[in-house]
Amino acid sequence: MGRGRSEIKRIENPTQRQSTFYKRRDGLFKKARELSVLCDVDLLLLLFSTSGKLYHYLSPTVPSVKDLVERYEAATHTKVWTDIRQERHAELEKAEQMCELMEKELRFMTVDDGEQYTVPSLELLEHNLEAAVHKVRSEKDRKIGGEINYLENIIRGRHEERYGLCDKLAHSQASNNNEEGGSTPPSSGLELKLGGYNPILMRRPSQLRFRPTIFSSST
Amino acid sequence: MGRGRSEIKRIENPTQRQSTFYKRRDGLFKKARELSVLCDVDLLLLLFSTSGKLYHYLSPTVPSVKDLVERYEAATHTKVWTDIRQERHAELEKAEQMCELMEKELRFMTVDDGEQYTVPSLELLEHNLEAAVHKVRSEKDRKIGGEINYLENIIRGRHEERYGLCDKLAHSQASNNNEEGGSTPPSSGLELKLGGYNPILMRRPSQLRFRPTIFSSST
DNA sequence: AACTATTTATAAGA
DNA sequence: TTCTTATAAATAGTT
Repeated sequence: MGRGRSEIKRIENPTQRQSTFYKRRDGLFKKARELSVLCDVDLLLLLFSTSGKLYHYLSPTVPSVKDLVERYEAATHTKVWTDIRQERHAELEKAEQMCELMEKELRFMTVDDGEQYTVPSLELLEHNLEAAVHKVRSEKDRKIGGEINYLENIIRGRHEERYGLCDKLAHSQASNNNEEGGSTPPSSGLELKLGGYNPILMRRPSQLRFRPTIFSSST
Repeated sequence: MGRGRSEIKRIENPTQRQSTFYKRRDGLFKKARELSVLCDVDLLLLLFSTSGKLYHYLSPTVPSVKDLVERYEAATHTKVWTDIRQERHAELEKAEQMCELMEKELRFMTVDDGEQYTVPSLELLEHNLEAAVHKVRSEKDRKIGGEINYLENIIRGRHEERYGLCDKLAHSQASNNNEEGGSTPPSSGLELKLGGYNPILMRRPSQLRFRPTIFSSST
């Protein structure tokens, strides 16, 4: 229409392009509106001009853009968001299941009164707990033993220090008369961490390493 | 255009509406294509006919529908999906954090070799485990006691049954001579579940009831 | 923006 | 659906 032109290709003259844009944009939106009303169809027209300005039209019969795009996804099986959402959902379900399982096991381990135990399960639990107690005791003994060794080493070190100093003194004789200088206690090594409730250090597991032992997932 | 009509309102005649739909749909898509090419704009035209059929056009300059819709969201600040996604993500994070915490506690409870214990933490653990063992033992005793009572009751019941039968026999005398009919053992009640490893029944907690006791969330 | 000469779209009919 | 055609609409070029 109009006087001339028929070729559809990008208009290089910016002024002309802008003018054409206005006219055709209005025409397009008018036609979109007319079609949606006349023929009762749901449509979305989304448009960004080169300058980044947004123009859009949505049929009055459609509740939202989201709605129509979801129908589009369903129709094309593109499922751009649906996929992501479902994936997330599955992840969450898995995590929650894991939580539940662990919670069960923890409740079991800590002998929750609300738990419904059977005699065999109680026997198993008793066995496990006893094994754990033994392990804890030996670990504790090992640790305490280690600390005693550490103490002993320090004491030995102090002795050597003292004797070394005596040797030095004997060898070098006089030069200066500092007899009590050697007994300065290097108390830096003596603060044993025996009573220091330092928070138990944990490495962050990138993947959960826990596998339920007493309860197993039935699914 | 065409011979007549100017009013834009829904066409009631289905045949006519369908015909008009075809023509105007083609026209609309043609115009959309022309505009996007001539004036170099990004546009999306999404259309569902009344019968649910999808027709769409996307400017060749736009990579995907998702892309354009995201730009639309950014422009309108609708952020429908972004919000949902972030919400889900937060949920997942929370669940995973919980899992981690519980996993730590479980590793602690089961005396994992990889765990880094301090002597005081070992003492606490030892104490807790011993308390648990005691609880388990008393619970087991209670359960076993209950089962013995159950057994005794059944035996008592059998006695009564037998004596009742003798009474009956003594009272009614003859009439028919079935002496061994009364001694049919009702073995139904005798299968004790003492050794039956029936899976421990759990109620499903809609909300996790676990609160970490040893490790506490530092965030 | 507004004005037209023209082209294009399309309503009605086949 | 598709074609034809009379006619209404859209719009290119111009002012």
